[in-house]
Amino acid sequence: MTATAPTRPSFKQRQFEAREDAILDAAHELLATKGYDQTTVDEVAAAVGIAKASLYKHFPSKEALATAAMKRMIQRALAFIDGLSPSLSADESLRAVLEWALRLRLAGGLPTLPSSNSALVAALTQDEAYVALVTELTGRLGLWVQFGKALGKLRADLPDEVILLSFYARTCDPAIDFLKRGGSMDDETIVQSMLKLFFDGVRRSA
Amino acid sequence: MTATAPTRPSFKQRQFEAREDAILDAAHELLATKGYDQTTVDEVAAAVGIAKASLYKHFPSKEALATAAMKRMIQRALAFIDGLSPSLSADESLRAVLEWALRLRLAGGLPTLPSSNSALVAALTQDEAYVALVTELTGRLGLWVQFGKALGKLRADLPDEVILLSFYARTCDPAIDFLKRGGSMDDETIVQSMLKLFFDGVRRSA
DNA sequence: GTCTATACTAAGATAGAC
DNA sequence: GTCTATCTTAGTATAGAC
Repeated sequence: MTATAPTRPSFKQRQFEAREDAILDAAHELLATKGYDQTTVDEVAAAVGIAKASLYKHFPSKEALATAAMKRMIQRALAFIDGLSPSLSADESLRAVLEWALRLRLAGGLPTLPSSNSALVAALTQDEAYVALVTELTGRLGLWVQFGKALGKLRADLPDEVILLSFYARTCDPAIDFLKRGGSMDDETIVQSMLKLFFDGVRRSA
Repeated sequence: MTATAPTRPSFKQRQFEAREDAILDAAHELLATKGYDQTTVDEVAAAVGIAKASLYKHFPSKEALATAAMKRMIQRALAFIDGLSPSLSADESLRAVLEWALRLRLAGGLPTLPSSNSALVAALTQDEAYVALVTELTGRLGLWVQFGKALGKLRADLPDEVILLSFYARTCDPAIDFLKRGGSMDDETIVQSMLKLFFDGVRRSA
């Protein structure tokens, strides 16, 4: 090896990754705000401040870009879960994750996991890495659901599937956006209301 | 008046309206299945079995077509509400309407009230007739929410706004589609699960 | 690897004959 | 009022110079 041989990621390499991160940040925000269909590649490029063609050097297609952003999102969720105190009970853990997701969403930072009829869904389900991440996340949440039921904290008369899918659905509930847009409630009140709703429902317990 | 003067809607007139209804039916189904953005005017025309240009003689734009379908939908909801037994209590009425909407959705017959970031929303909120219908519907549901609270049937610590918007959101909950696609639950089980979820939450009452 | 300029395509909308 | 054929635009993607 010569003296000039770099032993670390080169300068250019780091710059490249920084740029890529900036692109993902912009895509992330636009996806969260406008959704996949309404977001154009031009907008993303403009938000980053680069030309569209440059963006395509980093990501081969709009679908690939969105998929990358979604993967990063799920990794963050997994990281948050890893950081949770192990002393929390199953239902407390679920609540903590939902609370985190709701806050993130209200801050404009959660690209809505796509509802079933978006063009993005097809691309995502074909991306093995994405599917693996979702499987990982669902596995962890699913364990909590099972534990929660076993400990008598969660209703046993609801299928695990229902609880899990509804958990996901609450993170992209359109009611949140309308409440925020209405402007009559602050973020904290919205979060607490949605948590109450998910865990206790609208009916007053006797 | 001559002997040939029609005293009723003419034949052609009735045929025209029948055609228009057929167009709305097709649009309705496609909107429910694929959503506004993913539905093309070509598809609607093909489903009816007419040329696209003919469709445009009936509706001046895709937005106008979708708006008309949505208005018809809300009118049906109002009609269903009118037909409800007055002896039902407020919370029972809310449950009945939600149950009706969920069944309709599972049968593929409920165009998802648009989540906040669809191109359709802008068009809808500018259509006075549509806004009036939504106001009417929200008014009736809102009364039930107030009564339900007053009678101690609904939780008083949730703002009316939250209950109402979540009610709407449950009719287009993506969890429903995923559960149906999963195939492991029949429609009736899905409906009952979603009702339980909305009214009682996931937490087991002590 | 970034840019400007352009090709390609899908989809909303219209023209004009009948 | 229905059709076939066409216009137009918006948006994904690429070519080619630097």
